Amino acid sequence: MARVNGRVPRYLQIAEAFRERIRGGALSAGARLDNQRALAREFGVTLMTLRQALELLERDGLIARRHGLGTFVASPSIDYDILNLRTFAGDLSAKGEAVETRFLASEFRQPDRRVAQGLRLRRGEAVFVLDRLRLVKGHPMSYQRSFLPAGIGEEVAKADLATTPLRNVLRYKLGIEVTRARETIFAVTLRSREARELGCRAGAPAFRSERVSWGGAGAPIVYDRVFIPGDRFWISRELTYEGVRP
Amino acid sequence: MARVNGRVPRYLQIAEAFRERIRGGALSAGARLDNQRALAREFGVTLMTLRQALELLERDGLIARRHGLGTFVASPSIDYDILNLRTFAGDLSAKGEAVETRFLASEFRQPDRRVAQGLRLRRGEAVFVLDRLRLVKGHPMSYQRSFLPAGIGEEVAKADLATTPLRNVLRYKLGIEVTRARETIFAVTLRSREARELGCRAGAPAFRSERVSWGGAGAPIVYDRVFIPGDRFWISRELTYEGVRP
DNA sequence: CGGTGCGACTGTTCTAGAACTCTGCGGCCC
DNA sequence: GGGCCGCAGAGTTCTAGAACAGTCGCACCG
Repeated sequence: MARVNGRVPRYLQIAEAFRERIRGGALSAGARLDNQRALAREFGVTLMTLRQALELLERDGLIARRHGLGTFVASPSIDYDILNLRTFAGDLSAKGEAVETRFLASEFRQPDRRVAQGLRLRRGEAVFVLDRLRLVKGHPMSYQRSFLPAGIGEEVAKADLATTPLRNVLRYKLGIEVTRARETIFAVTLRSREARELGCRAGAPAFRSERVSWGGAGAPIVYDRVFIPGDRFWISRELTYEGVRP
Repeated sequence: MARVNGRVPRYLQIAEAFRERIRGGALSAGARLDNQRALAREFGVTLMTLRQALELLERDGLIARRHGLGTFVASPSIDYDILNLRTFAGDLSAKGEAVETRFLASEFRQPDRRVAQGLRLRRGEAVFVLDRLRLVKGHPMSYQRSFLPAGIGEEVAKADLATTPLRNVLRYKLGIEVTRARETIFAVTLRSREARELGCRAGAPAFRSERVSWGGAGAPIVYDRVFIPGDRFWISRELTYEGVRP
């Protein structure tokens, strides 16, 4: 939560305090919080500031505010809103959340049909497979398996993948900049391998995102396959119907 | 955008004004908005209120704010792609397939919390529930449950729902045109009721789409809850990384 | 010529209230 | 008994600033 430079805003501190209370059980699901004015007094802060904290918590799905009724602790499932699709399976950091990436494993292997086709590989060409877990505030958020063409993979394998983001390896070690991607999102149930890492039961519903990214030269760079449990994410978007008269 | 009862908050009006400017092209992708203080003056409102509007727009992915730099209209490649998806759970016919809609059942009932909130209903207000099955080439594609406010529902109930598409009932019998919608997509597993109708086993992975549609007058018209088995549909989209840097 | 500090500009956080709306409940009136 | 009304309590919207914090360019100094 700490900033690179300078103090932590009061409203973030307050939000964190509530997260602590909810995690620690001091506030259990369904409990009603004190009214906003009382909470503002308790934290020695204005109503506006307190509300800013509550807004954050609501957006994270930790609490629910009901006009005229009160503010309640939401059900325990942790939902992190992914809103504006942006990079669905990619940079959650855009939301301002600290995202930690845990390196799991890597190896060279034969790709499956889908990956081979996506990366435009010849038959028999191997790929470098990289398994990672992404965590937000310590909670596993997605299980990510990346496939790289062997040529690129060999260079990437030399880097310290436990500490360097793949994107930075590509950018600074290989000079490759991803400029375009195509992503397809499926609804699936988790198999035991992924479920175990994500802390779900096998068979739990999840999104599976498959993404091919291309570099400036037009060559496929990486194939990402990401699993995101259905209780942690959703896709939300705005639609307008103008000039689409049937 | 209008509330059932009472005025529309200023910050929502302002957000709508910006949506209009962006949709209409008055503000194109990458353009920098005036600084917040100037915009606040322009709308005759405080900085706080203006910021509330910007926050909304940012959450919807329409703009990006950068500390010390300014506020920019987000890149269209992403947002307009989202718009192009049109109705995820709606007109599959856009794919060029003949879609058949089978009427299952309808009744008046008390809505659950989510629906009540989406339609901005007061407590105790009933909704008209309409269950349908959509088939492509005779195969069930989605299970659709629509909720309409009682007032609209009473009119709709008089129509022959087995033969007339709901959209046409709204358009020609009630003169209601849907102009905007907000859709959220979850990953879930099917429960037996939906699974049976869709010809899946219970527990099969599926998308669940929840959508609120608003009419031209700004009032919520219909809440759709759609189940689409994961083996029959997917979301696919193109991403470009060109950033918002001016 | 190069760095470095400062200043202008921009978004961010926060104060201290006031007025408003929504919900539930209970009493009053028919 | 049933409906209406108003009140209390809770969340919501908004004002009018003040102070803080990134970002960038430019003038100044070495």
